[in-house]
Amino acid sequence: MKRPAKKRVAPKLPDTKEPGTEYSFFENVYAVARLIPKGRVTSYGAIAKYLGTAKSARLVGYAMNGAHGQKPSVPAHRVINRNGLLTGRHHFNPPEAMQQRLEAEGIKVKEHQVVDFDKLFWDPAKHLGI
DNA sequence: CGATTGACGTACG
DNA sequence: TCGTACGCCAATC
Repeated sequence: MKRPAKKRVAPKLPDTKEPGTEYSFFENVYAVARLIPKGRVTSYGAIAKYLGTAKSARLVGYAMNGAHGQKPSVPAHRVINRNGLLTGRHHFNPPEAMQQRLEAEGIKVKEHQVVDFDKLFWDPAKHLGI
């Protein structure tokens, strides 16, 4: 009953040049990102691993590039690197928005780094019971 | 179809 | 312990 996004299926719809028509690995990433509870954070590698492509953590971040403007709010600010560093903050608009959102959820951020990242870390594979 | 990129991660020095 | 190099997979040009 869990695992809303497991299989790495990529229907790859035709055309797909318009926003909102992303039917691919990206959509899986968005789905998992939206599953991140408020006040929690996860890493690209964790999502990638959950999707089955543990070694493609870069793809997760790459997919997040399309997360901006998505109709369903994709909490990309909850997805950070393995070091707990807000590496993608520069991609936000403004870049400081990422830290602001995290703090708004009760997450402390110091020097672009999540405090107690180890405690706030939310593993989809573990939490969703992969 | 081939080459390049990428919000990472791990290995090696 | 810190810095640098390589690899991974999918998307984009």
